Amino acid sequence: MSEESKVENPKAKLEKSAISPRRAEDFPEWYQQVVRLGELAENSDVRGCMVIKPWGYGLWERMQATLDAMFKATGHQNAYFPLFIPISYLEKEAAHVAGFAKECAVVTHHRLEAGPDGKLRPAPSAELAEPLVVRPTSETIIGATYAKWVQSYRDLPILINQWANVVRWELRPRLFLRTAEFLWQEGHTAHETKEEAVDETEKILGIYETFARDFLALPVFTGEKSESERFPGAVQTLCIEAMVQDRKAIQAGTSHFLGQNFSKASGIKFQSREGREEFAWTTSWGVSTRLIGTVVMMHADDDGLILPPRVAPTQVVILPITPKEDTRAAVLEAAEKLASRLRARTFHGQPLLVHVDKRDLNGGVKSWDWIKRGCPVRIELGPRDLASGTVALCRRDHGAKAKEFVPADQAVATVPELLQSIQETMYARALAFREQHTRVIDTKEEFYAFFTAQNTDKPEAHGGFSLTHWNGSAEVETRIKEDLKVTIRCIPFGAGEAGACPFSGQPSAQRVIWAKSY
RNA sequence: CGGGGUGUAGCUUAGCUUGGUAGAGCGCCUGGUUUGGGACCAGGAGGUCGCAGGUUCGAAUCCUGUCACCCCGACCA
Repeated sequence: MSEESKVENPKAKLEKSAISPRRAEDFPEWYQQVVRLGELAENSDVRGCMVIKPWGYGLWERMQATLDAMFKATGHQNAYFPLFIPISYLEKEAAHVAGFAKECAVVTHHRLEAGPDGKLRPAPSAELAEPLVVRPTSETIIGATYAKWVQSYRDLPILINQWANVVRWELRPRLFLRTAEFLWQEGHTAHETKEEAVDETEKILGIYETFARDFLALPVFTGEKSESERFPGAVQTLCIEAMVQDRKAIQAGTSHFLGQNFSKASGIKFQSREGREEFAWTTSWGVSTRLIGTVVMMHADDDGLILPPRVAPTQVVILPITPKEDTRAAVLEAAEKLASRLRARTFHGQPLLVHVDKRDLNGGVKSWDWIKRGCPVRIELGPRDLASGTVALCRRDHGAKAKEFVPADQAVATVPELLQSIQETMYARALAFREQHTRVIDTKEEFYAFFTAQNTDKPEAHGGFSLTHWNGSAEVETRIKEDLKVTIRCIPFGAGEAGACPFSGQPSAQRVIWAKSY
């Protein structure tokens, strides 16, 4: 090989990674490969709709269980509302229709029949008098229901959540980040007073922030959306916003104060303590399977997923090494015994989730499989360990080949601490990354330079979050969006230091967070 | 909806310009040797070349139509 070709191919010197391309080479393609090879999900035959595989669904179930407990601890109950919404319901709130009309799936018939060409078609005689929309969100159908439930201030508050699927006919689908159908939870509450509803909106945002930080190891900014980014029909949209590894922002959860917009549209009114007829104050809030995409883009590396221990479907996988037939039974038995001992231990008050992988596969293949799936801790147990009373411990947040031999008793004793350490390391890494790529910027020139790639043909990773003053006008937002594809991700709470907007020269109440976003 | 592109085995694809009845890699199955870091050897299964029509003795290949998907734009709580 010539010197020249060595220089041309610097990758040859790097150790092989499980995911190709690497993050630095092609981030979007890397993301797709991580999701696929990590067994989270795959594209289905239905355009824009994904199949969530057991490992991915297991992750979602763990997230659900945690959030569900948090909602219930704050007085909410689950219920379930229809998948279909009469078109006339959507029309009741003008801004809401405008926001969702372009991405609705519509049901127009209720029967199929064979057409002239022998193929099934909707029966012309079975056309619905009023078309039904597959819910893109449920404010209107739930509002119509609440209108029936509420007559007196004594009927309030209503604090309900539903776990459901929704459909938004996206033109550019991407696994977990933007799919035509996705799973989520949507909370819908109705209150007697504005203050109560605002408190609720903020309380839920607090839950989302806590969940993101403590369970998903995601540092998030919290704040309010500008008017142009607001939920259609909301008075105020609060959000948690994360920065993932390509330095773009992703909205990870939203909580909306809807004022009386939807209660007026749906007729949620009640007789007050003073005997007056009043409209309820409502909120809605949600997080979706997009959180899974966020976790992937935040934490995964060039060897695949790294799942936060607190939501991993399996926290510890035991890999029996069985090179010889005569020791095989003994190794498997020891592995099961070790699993039982570990399952008797707890992590944050819950039994450890331990799996013994007995599949008849080559040891290396099996190891890499769990690396790509992001299982936090791998324990190898082989014949040599039986003799020495040890096991080999590997933690996913360290290098793929890093391995530590420790006494089995010690492993059983320390795995919970190890999981906690991984959880904390993941958060610290994510936070350091965000801080490294968040800048306070006060001039237009620096702002434009920050968000412009040096190489326009193949843009390098650039930009991040910019904390920059803003005069509050939509015109400035529009111009910057057109120039740079950069938008205001949120107006952070409490940061009230006044200054000057570098784009207009006008006064600004505070800095806001700007970034490119998903 | 505008511009461009692609449809061949489960996946990635060669072959198409110049028509002669389909080849590879990965994956899968079987047997053997292996197994403490993505194994190797041998054998095997799997494709009416998106669909419909046309030209032709003969079409994956040429022509027409159609459907689907992908990319860029527009759109996107």
